[in-house]
Amino acid sequence: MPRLTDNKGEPELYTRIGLLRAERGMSRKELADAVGVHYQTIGYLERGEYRPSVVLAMRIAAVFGLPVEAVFSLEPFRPLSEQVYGERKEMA
Amino acid sequence: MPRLTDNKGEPELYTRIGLLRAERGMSRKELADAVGVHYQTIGYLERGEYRPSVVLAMRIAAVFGLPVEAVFSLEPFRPLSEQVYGERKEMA
DNA sequence: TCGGCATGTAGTACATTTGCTACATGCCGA
DNA sequence: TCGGCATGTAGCAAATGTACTACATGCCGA
Repeated sequence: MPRLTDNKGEPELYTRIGLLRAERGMSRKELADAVGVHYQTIGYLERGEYRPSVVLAMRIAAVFGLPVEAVFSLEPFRPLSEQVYGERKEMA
Repeated sequence: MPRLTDNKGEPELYTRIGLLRAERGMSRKELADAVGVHYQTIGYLERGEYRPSVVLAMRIAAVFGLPVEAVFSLEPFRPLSEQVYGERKEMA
């Protein structure tokens, strides 16, 4: 199944579902049950094969206790580690 | 076209698109052009006949310069006037 | 009054999302 | 080793989002 892209071949939607799930030690099935969808649907979303409805997106964000923008983005995400510790070109 | 509801007859999604458009004096066509959809699609969303994809929801929120949660909600919105001026049971 | 704009309704067509089933792989613990 | 869990791939079927066209109404300004 191909990844969804715009007319320039860039993905139209980026997601952190897999990352947030991993941080919380949550399986796809657990997340799926928490939001009320099939566990395969979570897989499709993580792989970028589906773009969820805003209802599903908000339910997922609610499970993580985060705003939608923290879970989904129209622009590529910067690594959370960079945002937390800052981006350093050189190590001292 | 019926309004989309859950199994209890309650809408699953609430939107402030119409309100935000009115505040900004923007027509449906203008908003539609700004986000790149058909102007009827905006009408469907305002009337609660469609639930948008998260991509469309984020584009709309971006036009208004607001987070997705300010434009769409799984719970009914409180009037903005109340949030701004506070809710008063009695007028002095 | 006439014209245009904004909006609502209706209907068709197509793409995508979602549900679901089945099967394969890999990892890990009993 | 065996079994279960998590994940990936591959279908198919059903629901729904989106595009688009056409027509009606109401309002407002020239």
